[in-house]
Formats: sequence, structure tokens, C-alpha cells
Amino acid sequence: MQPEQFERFSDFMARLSAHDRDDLLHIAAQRNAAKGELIFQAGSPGNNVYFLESGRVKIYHLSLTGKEILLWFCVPGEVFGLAEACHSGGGRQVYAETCESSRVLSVRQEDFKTYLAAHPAAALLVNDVLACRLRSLGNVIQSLVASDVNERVAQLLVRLAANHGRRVPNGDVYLDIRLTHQEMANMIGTTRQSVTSALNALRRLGVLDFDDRHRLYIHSERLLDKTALHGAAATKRHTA
Amino acid sequence: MQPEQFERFSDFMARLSAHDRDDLLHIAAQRNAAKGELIFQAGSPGNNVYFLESGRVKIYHLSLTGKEILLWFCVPGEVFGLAEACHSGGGRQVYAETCESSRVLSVRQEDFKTYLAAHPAAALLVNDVLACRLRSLGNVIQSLVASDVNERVAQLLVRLAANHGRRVPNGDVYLDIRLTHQEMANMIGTTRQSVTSALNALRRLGVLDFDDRHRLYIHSERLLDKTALHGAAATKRHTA
DNA sequence: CCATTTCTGTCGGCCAGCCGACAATCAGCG
DNA sequence: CGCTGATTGTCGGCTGGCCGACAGAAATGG
Repeated sequence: MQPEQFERFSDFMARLSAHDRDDLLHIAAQRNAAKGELIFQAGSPGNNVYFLESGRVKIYHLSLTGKEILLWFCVPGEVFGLAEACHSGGGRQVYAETCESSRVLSVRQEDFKTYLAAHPAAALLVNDVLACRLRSLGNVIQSLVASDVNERVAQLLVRLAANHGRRVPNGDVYLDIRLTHQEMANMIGTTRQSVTSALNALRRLGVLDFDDRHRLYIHSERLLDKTALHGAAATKRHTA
Repeated sequence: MQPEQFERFSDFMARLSAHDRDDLLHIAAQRNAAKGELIFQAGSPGNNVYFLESGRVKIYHLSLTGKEILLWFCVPGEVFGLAEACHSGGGRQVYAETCESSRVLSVRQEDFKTYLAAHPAAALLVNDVLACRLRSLGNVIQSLVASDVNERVAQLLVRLAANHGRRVPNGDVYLDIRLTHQEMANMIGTTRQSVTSALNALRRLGVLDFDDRHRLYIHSERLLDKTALHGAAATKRHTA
């Protein structure tokens, strides 16, 4: 399985036809947001759909104990805030926060529904995006339930490579996204410390490497090899 | 939060207009399936959408180690196999298996897309269903990451009550779905034994009860009270 | 440029919950 | 109606991984 073939969150805007895109832009309002700003938060009414023009936005739950549960990162061109806007009842359940200074478009829910009813191709595209995310969350659940921490870290890297990976000259995949170990831990339900040790174990196995700034480079073939994953889990701390 | 207000997987067929429903039935093929039959399985091409007429169908992942990870149960009127049919690439990732003798309608993917393009209201309804499930899976992930086993069991019961609960005369909510402890464990990533003890702990707390055939009756107010949940977790095994 | 904050790395103690084991009970079926 | 397999209930030992703690390295922002 190459990263390129892995399920990828659709670049919504790019896949719209020029005409449909123009019509969408026509009903959208633009807004700039500084780093760390909340676009929306749990509890608020979900009466907008958003499209990321530039920057990066993270979507997360907040548990009762204040723990942040990271569901995914939006990259430019993607739509977010979709689930709450499509389903009539209830408000937001998640938080959307900019990771860096970003520019977003917002469309009011009713306008969006009217738009979709008038643009069948766009409606099918929304289906595609939702379906894609649904499958992705299903995989996350499978990972949480059936794998130990080391495997979960490896699987997270595979997912990140699929969505944010860039192939560099020597064949490695460079992860074009800045993540702290804490954030990774928040994505796979473990602790900062466990992520640190899992990453170092994987590096010792030669499956990946990181430079002085902790940027990740993945030797994709090996990481994607399931047996290598099991090897990583098995030889965990027994390697000198 | 009353169970009735909790996010409920939409009864797709019932929410279609009579006209849209007729058109859908027109392109659907009917099929009967015995108990334990697979409607589709992971790996197969996802070129059909299904609608459950009668019976019960469970949707689950299978981990590499053969562990069954239960995502949800379909009840009559609901649509399933939607995610893979909506998203063009890749085959099925999950299994759909009848829990009892059932009758399902199937529609070919291309026909369904054509249908949706011609019936905007149905397309929006599909969006709604997908969005609803997306939120539901998000909640499951939150539960898996942030809660211990006792809380997860309690939260599962809340979800089940929302989808399969029926209020009985004395005010309790009766769970109209037959689940083994093993199946519950498969839904929340724990073991059979832990589910058993968690359920018994909840019963001792008076939050629920079950009859001689292990049918569950929930005293909804108390279960839905968060503080009660924390109490359940805290007093776990210390109660005589 | 230094000061402050954030992040990585590592260790050891501790415990929730997994696992195996076994008994009792229940459901389905010939 | 008794047999057989499935399910529930309970116990103890073992361990993966959480948690707190602390040091060093690296960003960040005056």
C-alpha cells in the first residue's frame, strides 16, 4: 500500500467544477484568523460551513477532564464544520482551532443546503468527503481498539504520510506537518512519553528518521510493511 | 439529556418523501438473508448500497488479529454500505453481517448516484445520515480515548438506549436489542470480563437492572447523570 | 541577545485491566 | 428431555502503559 493510495481527505474546492466553485464563492464570507483562534467550539450552534483557503486548522473533541482529542487537521482547500451543518439537530460537538494564521471562507447552513440542492455534483462531492472521513474514523477506532501503543504510532504515521506526506528525492516521505509528541498522543489516545519512546524505537529500527528540528522522514516501504510493524512492537524495548 | 434527544441514526426510508421513495424502490433489488449471512465483506468492491427492510445487521471491522470491532447495528429503514459506495476509491473496509434472518434492498452504486443527482432532497438526507454517523464515531473515539472501562460501558448503554431503547410503562428504558457481553466489549474496546463486572457494578448502583434473560432495563435519568457515571467508576469494586 | 516557555528524552513506581482458568447457568436442538 | 455449545460470573496473577519527576534542548519573543 503506497501512501498515495491511502484514503485521502478530499480537496473539496479543487474537485468542484469551475462553475460550481464560482457559485459557492458567491455566497461565502471571508475571514482571517490568527494562530490559535477558535473558528467554532463545542456547544455553539453549527450554522456555518467553512472552507480553508490558507493555513492549518485542527479539529478536536474536548473530554470532560479537559483532554484534547485530535480528530484531524484541515489543509487548504478542505471543508470543515460539515457534519454539524449537514445534520439538522444539535450544535457543534468539536472545536476548530487554527494552528497558524489562516484564511477561511464561511457559508451559512441554509445557504449551503440551498446551494447543494441546486448543485447535485457538489452534493455528491460532500457525500464523498463525509464518506471518506467516516472510513478514516473507522480506521482510527480499529487502531485504538486492536493495537498497542507502538502499532498505533506506526499507523498514525501512515495516515499522516497519506494526508501530509511529500516524497523527497531519495525516496523517503517527508511529513509536511509540524506536530508535537503531545499532539500525536492526543490523536491515538496515549501519552506524550509513550509517543517519544515509540518514535525512537522506530528510528532505531531504521523505519524513519528525524533531523535536528524533529522533522520526520519515513522510509515508506518498511513502515507500510505490516510485518515490520509487528517487529517494531515485538522488539520494542529489548533493543539495546 | 434524554435518550430521545441523543443523536439517532436516521431512519432513511421513513424520511424520504413518498415520491422519492417510490423512485428508489424502482431501482432496488430485493434479497433475503439468513441469520449470520454476510451481505458484504472487507476487500470486496463496494458497488452497492443497501437498505434494511427487516431484521438486524451488524457492521464491523476485523483487525489483523481477527478481533471483531463492532461499529454499529442497523435497524429496519436504515441504509448501510453507504460510505464505500459514496467514496469512489477503494473497496469495502468493513463487514456487514445479519444478526437474524433479514430482508435487504440493494441498489447499484452508479444507479444510486444517478438517483441522488436527480433527487436533491435524498442527497441532502444522505448527507444528514453520514454526518450523523460521523459525529457518532467521533463520540466513540472520545469515549475510547478519555474514559475508563466503567464509563465506556455506561456511555455505550446511553448510545444503545438512544438507538434501540423503548420506554416501558414504569419509566425505564428497555433495550430492544440482544447483545452478548462479548459484543459490547467489541464495541468499546475491552474484554468480556470487564463488561460483565461493569454491568454488575451499575446494577448494584441501581442505575439499571436485567431480568432472568439478561434483558436490560435502564433507569435513564440516573444513567444519564454524569455525576452518577463518575460515581460508578469510583465506587467500582469497593461496593460490597 | 538573553529569558522564558515549550518540547523532547528517560526513569521508576504503580495500577487498570487483560488474560487464563474454571464453575454455573442458559439456549438451542436432535 | 437430556446433550452440547454458548454465555455469564468470578478470581488472581501479570504487565503495558500511565503518571510524576526531572534534565537538557530547542523554540519563542522581547
